[in-house]
Amino acid sequence: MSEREPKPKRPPRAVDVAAAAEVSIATVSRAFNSPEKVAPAIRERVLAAAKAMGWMPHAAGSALARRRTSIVGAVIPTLDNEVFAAQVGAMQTAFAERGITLLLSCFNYNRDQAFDDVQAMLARGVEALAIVGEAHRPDLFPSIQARHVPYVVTYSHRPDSPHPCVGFDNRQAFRTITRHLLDLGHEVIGVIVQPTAGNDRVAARLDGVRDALAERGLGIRPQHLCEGEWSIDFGRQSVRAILATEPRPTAVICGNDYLAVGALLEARAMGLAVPGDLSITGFDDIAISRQMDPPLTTMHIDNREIGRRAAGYLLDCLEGGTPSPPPPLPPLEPTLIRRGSTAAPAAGDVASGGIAGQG
Amino acid sequence: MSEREPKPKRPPRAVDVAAAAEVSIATVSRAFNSPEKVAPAIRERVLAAAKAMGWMPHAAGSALARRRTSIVGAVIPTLDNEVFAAQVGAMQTAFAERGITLLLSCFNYNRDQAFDDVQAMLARGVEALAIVGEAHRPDLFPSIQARHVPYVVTYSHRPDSPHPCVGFDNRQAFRTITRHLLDLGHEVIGVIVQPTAGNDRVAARLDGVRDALAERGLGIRPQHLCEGEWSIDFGRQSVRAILATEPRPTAVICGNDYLAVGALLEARAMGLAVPGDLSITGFDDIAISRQMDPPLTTMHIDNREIGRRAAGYLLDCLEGGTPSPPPPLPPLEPTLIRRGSTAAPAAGDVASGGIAGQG
DNA sequence: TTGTACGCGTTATCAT
DNA sequence: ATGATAACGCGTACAA
Repeated sequence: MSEREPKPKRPPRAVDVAAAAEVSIATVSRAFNSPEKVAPAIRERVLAAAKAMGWMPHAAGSALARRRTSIVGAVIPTLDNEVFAAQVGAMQTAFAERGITLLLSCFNYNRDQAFDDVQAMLARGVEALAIVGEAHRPDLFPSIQARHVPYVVTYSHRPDSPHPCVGFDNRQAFRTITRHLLDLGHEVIGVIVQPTAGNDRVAARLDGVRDALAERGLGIRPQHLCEGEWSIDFGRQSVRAILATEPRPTAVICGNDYLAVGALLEARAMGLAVPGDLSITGFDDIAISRQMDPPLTTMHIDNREIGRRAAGYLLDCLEGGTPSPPPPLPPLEPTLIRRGSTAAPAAGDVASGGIAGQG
Repeated sequence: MSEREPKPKRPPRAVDVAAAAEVSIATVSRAFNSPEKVAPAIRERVLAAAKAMGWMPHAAGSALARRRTSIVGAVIPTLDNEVFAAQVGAMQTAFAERGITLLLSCFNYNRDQAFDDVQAMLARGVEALAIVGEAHRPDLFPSIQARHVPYVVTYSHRPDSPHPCVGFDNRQAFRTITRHLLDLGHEVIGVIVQPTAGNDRVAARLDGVRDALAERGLGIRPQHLCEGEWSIDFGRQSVRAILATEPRPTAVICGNDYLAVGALLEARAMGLAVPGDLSITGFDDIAISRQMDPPLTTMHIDNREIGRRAAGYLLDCLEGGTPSPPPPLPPLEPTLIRRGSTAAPAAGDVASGGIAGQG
């Protein structure tokens, strides 16, 4: 056996660097965390030694001593929706700039999963949490508050929410888009939405549609409402179902762009003209929407901005220290993007739909 | 001042639970980590006390004592591409089942970013790493190996790669899809790809196209090759540019489905028939591809399976212990999905393209 | 079965 | 400016 290191298996520790640089372990720590407090010559020596043996402070020990983990968590339904992927991407970027690591949970619209994931995150010592939506298990937010962990609810912004939230008013947004169709002259309108159960955003959207319809004395007929998974395929089958009913809608409002893309594709496949025979609206303004033929009328949501604001708010909480009460967050303003998929209904259709009122 | 707890700010620790349950701190730990080693009655008492004060083992302390962090890292280019989002989602699920937390890095096709992210992950004590692609900074993999951290390269599978990888042979896959077009009778073929710089997968794909063309004595003419960001818009502008050249291609091969979707939409917008006037192929089989009109011929990649396999491999490394050399990983087989966007070229077009050979 | 005591790797306080 | 040393919160030999 030669003299060379028998098993360098174990990663180097601060003491090893200290020995190599012939300084104390405290100096090693300082050289990394407050370089200005150590003499340049020594600092160089330490840094060189560290680089030579590939040492870097181990986060676990560091977190313990510092009492800061520099970890925050993001809790979203799924990465399969471009909307949440964009939010997470923006948050990650914002946090990375401050040396904070983002922990991700995809709960797949399952409340228990979301709860468990949050507990795991708390155990990991997350210093803050961003959570999509507020329709969660009743014990979720209390479990976070009990630990005094700051949090935000994203993608939603009820005026009277008990939680700090960064997002927009889903209900108001759907009032806007519904009025757009009403102003064009539509009176019989179909609606395709995601499951409302356990999804506060979708419920709010549906309420918004009802609000706007009620203003004109109209309502949603049961046969004109389809509720199911947000997928292009569900959009397709739903529009087919809705168009088979009487009175036949001249427009369809979709709960998001995936559904609307499906509705648009299927309507065209059925030989219908869009918007001539049927107007279609979406929500979110995902990448594909403006590429469709005709391009989709939808509400644009700046999801990267939501991510940035959520991160900014949480960073304020962390850096502002405990005393300062978090500043209030203004809602984002979704903007109606009028594109080719909506227009006035054909004359005959309007007449036949004149008695669309339902309640 | 009443007698109630002055400042319960600090989260409870194991000692607090121990005191409440009137046991030692060791028993608290055991009650959570090896329940069978503690008497049922005591166990209940401990668990109850813990639940009452909302205690759970703090990961940092636990990691330090155990010398295991139960964290692994995933390094991908971006979440904006459905392909990587699916991989990450699958990995996260697989790891979560084993109580392992997934740390995510999106390096945005920036090698330095990838390197820095990996260093940060190593500092966090990741026990394993999954990394998309192998075209990284030359010091990336050595820095991982130096720490004896097991890793896999995903989304790629060169037969002679020095790294364990889970993916498919990009070159072979593009040979297949190119031959598909050649067999249909196409001889003048345009190519639209992502940037090859710093992206081994794309370079391999381009090589695959060249391989298949060369088999028939053909090549890619410079004016028929567009390289740029993978986006629907770049697909659109590229197909327009390519179709303005002579000889005019009868088919276009795209480096991924986003580009192909753009090419398809633009070709139709230009009034061309697809596949009548132009055949188009994609790659990945993203969700929108089969929805297009005509649906896109593409190669199907099971990205969730890639994620699962990568996770499975890394779990084997972790649980198998140090001695066992990791088992070899077979490549996945992408499958050609023939849909409506490809067909034989029109007779006239074939004739005019007879001299497509270039070298 | 339960308790004692030490170690995990780093940071921070306090001398020097 | 630098060094010694006590936390930080938990797991686990080892002893009882």
